[in-house]
Amino acid sequence: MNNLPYQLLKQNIANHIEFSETEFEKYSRLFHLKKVAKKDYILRQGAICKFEGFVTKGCFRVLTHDRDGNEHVLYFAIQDWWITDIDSFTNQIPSFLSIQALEDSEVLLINKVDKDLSYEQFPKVEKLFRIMTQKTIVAMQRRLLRKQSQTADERYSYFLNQYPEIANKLTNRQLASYLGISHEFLSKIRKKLVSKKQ
Amino acid sequence: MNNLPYQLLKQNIANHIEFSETEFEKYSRLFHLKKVAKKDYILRQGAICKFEGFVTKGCFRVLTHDRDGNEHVLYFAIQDWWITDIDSFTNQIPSFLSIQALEDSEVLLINKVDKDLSYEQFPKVEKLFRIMTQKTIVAMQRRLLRKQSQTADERYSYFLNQYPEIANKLTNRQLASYLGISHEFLSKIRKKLVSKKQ
DNA sequence: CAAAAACATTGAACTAGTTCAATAAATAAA
DNA sequence: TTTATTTATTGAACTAGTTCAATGTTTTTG
Repeated sequence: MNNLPYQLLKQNIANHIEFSETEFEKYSRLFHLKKVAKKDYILRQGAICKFEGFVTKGCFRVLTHDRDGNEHVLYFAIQDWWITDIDSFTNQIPSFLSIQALEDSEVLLINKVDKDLSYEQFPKVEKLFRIMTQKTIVAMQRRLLRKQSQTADERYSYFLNQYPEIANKLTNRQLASYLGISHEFLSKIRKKLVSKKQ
Repeated sequence: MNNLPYQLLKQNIANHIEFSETEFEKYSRLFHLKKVAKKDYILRQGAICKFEGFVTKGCFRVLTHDRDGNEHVLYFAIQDWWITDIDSFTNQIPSFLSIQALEDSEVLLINKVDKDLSYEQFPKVEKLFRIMTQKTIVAMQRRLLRKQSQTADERYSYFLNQYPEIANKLTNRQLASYLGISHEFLSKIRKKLVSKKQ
């Protein structure tokens, strides 16, 4: 397990807790690498989410379809991000979210049985995910408040600054869907910003 | 510790994990009841958050001020809700959020030292807060997607249905600030909905 | 209880963002 | 390499939501 994907996972965990070599060795054996082709869905809304995933390559979008059939992107996940439908995975109920690869990608997956096992066998993993979910809440709180208080072009500029590596993998339509605006309007924002800079 | 506030805390915890009588007895001793007068702030943006709180009576709003000085409500908390600035409390850094009582209220508080102690002494508490933060994420993801996909009057109706006990404690201005719209527009939405129903 | 302060309502003028349709450009597929 | 498909851009007409100002109502405070 000394290859790149597992090294990335090890590094990601090390950002939150201290894990001995042996502990990580055992823990990481619960994850299996999966290659996902561009455009493939690894989760479809309504299905039961069978995995929690750690992205090691490529890019995914996590989205939902509303009653009118419109897509809304919740977030994008590149290397070093986690993907799952928490509610569906934890409670094994139909998912609210879909997850699709935007390019050829790779992800380390853990299934429900092994996930539950990991909490029993490694008390530190409980802390790890408590800390990670806390950080996620903080990020989402701020994003929600930005949605309340900022205009579309402020949110667009913020995204470009904050996530340049993600931004350059996306089409305008995908980004517009994340920002919560129409792709036509995003096009107009881009035009305005370009003309301002020159 | 057999009085109402602690009973509420016990019940709240029981919704997530199983705690023996003795364990709860010891754990709950880390919390202290505080009465908060209407309009008082128990946390001000920029200060370091000294507590995590469990509301046992009354109502709080958790909000932030943007650069223009406008207030934006992140959420309201009545009996059975938790309040803190997670980032500020966990990392003891200046807070992004303010927390204010909207009426005379009561809250059970735990400080940082005791909170850290609780994770060491009670492994189950780690699980408790991992589960609670996961549920919070699910709720916030859905709220964010509603903000992307629904109009103001859909979000208003949703809130009234979902949180009637909270709604009837709020002024229009407070609710408008949570919905992310002007209070004048909320007033117009209410007018429209009333006329539709009759 | 009176005065002050905060709140709700309404209309008019405005602006941010949508929708639709047309055209050009880029990507993917055969 | 040609064709089909998706994507980006732009303009025009529209709509959801804002801002400002005026008026009346409720709540708070001295």
